[in-house]
Amino acid sequence: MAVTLKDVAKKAGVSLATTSLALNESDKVKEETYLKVHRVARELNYIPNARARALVKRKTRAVGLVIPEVENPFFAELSQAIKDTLHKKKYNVILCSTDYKTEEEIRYINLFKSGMVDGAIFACLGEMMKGNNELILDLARNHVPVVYIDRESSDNELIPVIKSDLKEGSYKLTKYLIELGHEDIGFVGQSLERMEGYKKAMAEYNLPVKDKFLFYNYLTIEGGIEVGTKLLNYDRLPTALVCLNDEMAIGVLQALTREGIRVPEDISICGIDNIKISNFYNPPLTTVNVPKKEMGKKAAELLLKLIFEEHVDKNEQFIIYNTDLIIRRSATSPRKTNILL
Amino acid sequence: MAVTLKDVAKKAGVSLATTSLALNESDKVKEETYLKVHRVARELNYIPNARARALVKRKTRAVGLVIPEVENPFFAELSQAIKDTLHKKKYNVILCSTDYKTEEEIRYINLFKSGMVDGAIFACLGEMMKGNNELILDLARNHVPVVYIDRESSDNELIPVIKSDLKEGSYKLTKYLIELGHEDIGFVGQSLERMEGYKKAMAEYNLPVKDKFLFYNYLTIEGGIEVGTKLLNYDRLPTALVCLNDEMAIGVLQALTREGIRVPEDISICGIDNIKISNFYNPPLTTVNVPKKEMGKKAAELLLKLIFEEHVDKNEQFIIYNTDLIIRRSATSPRKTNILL
DNA sequence: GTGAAAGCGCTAACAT
DNA sequence: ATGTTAGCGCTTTCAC
Repeated sequence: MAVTLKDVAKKAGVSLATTSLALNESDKVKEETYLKVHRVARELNYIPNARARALVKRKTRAVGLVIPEVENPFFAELSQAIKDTLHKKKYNVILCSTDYKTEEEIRYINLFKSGMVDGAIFACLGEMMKGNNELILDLARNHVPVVYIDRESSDNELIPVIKSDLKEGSYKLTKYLIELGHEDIGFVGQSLERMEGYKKAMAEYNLPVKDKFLFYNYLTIEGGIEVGTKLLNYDRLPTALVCLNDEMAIGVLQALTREGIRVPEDISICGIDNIKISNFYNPPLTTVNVPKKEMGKKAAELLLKLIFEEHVDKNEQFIIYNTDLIIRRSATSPRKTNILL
Repeated sequence: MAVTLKDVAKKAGVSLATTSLALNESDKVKEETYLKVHRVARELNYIPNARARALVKRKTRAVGLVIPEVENPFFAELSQAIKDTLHKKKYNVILCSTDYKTEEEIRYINLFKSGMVDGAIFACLGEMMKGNNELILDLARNHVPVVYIDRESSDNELIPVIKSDLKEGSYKLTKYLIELGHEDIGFVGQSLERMEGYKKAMAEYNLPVKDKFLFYNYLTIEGGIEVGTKLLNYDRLPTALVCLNDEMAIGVLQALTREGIRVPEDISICGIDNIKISNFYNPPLTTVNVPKKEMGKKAAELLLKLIFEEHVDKNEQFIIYNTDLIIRRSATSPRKTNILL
């Protein structure tokens, strides 16, 4: 059905090879031939077969993007930036969301090993996927280049890492709350790095980290709601909460608000990530900005470099992006007394 | 570098063909050979080359998904459902976001014509991409199967359509507002279909559609903010607003709220789509549910059917999904008097 | 400059 | 049951 190189060659009255050369802008075809081939190709509506080309060139012009889920706004924004950058170099992205399942990630790793893509970006959340790192190392060593986003690599030469400084981010955020006068500050969510920043700030001001104000729920709005619901059974709330991400913050806030607790008047609630909606929420969320666009762009650029030049500069093997405190309205100075339920 | 079929064949001491058959679970290989080949393949860590296989099978096991943008939660959710369904059949999705640009869509159409995918789903918003419909018809006729979501097809046999009944949805929503007592109801956003439903309800109750309460801004939160900002200059606000989608509703709501106007006490604001955040917003948004998961699943199933069986049943060539009014808290009975600014 | 031919890695007739 | 062979549609030496 589809028209092939052969058809063009025949109609143009030249050989397959010449046709291919002409169409690939080689300089060693006579102008006349070049023009004829191109004219015929246009007439015939010739479109080169990507599958055949992929086989011989050993390149598919696609890269795999592994993220937990697209529905998570953080990763949606990251994906967009990666896609934009890749697209400029005529690369396409195969969307690989794991739904937080390691087996899914393994499946994608094998897909990549099959030569379905020319490279892969693994963007992660926390340490959940650690178990696959060896497999990915093998992928990077023997098959296609890989770049990590917010994930740890044991070999940065093989797998460059793009990170955001979330420890510093949650540290700044917690410090901000403390300086606002808060002492009973809780932490919501499961993330070593973000919790470290929180603990660092607490320690710095000799404030106790209370186990009952530490929550390890799932990182979604629903997870946040669960935390809020638990909190509702306490007889004393913390005066402020640092949440792993903005979605958890929204969840906690919702659960509490529904019962008449006011934010920030009764309790301050902060997120991390600065997803778009956090700026348009009621109240607008105080949070920590992570430069998603820049990180996605850089990750894509590094991967492209790896694909075409097979290496990246030493100083690009590990890039850490600053995170900034975004002060909005969901946190304020604490009430004189903790709220009693 | 990578181990090929040939390597496995050599080491197993059988021919290429037999190796291929064994690995492809053919029943015409002796058990013994089957086992040997599989053992060797495992030992060698053999992974079939997807590019070579794609060339000979004329199938890439990938489908293209064309959407405006992943950052739009509606499409993120749709994408997730499509990906889930496709993934079960070992199909991968190539994410193609157009950023609302027709040229981008054309680029993807050509990509698909090159045989990069086995089929494509085009999910749209409104009528913006109409101009490419002929090109897509050609794609479907001469290259790979296509399924539309919320887009019009001139030939439903060639291109099946999955739709949500948005006219009915906005009709129900507007009617609900009218029955709550509203008369000055505005419409926000550019969508023929959704506006039709609104107008139908207004006409049914002999209520005038006032031009000054019709807004044609861009369908994002920012677009909504612009509308809200315009509204702030009016000396009389409408008592209720039907917005094209939840994001616009959030935008309008934000712009108004910032100036002290209360929702729903001073003005009722409703969205359409029922994206996740609308249920967790303050106030929770009254909106119209669109069954995104079901639609995505069905679109993927139809495409798969088209890919493997080359046709779908007549009654599946056009499927329209019901939309339901979701009553939450952003709309209530109007004040006695319009609010004066 | 152009063409013939080999080959990318695999599958699928067709023989044996 | 297994091997031989001919492609899939393209790129790329290497002769001419």
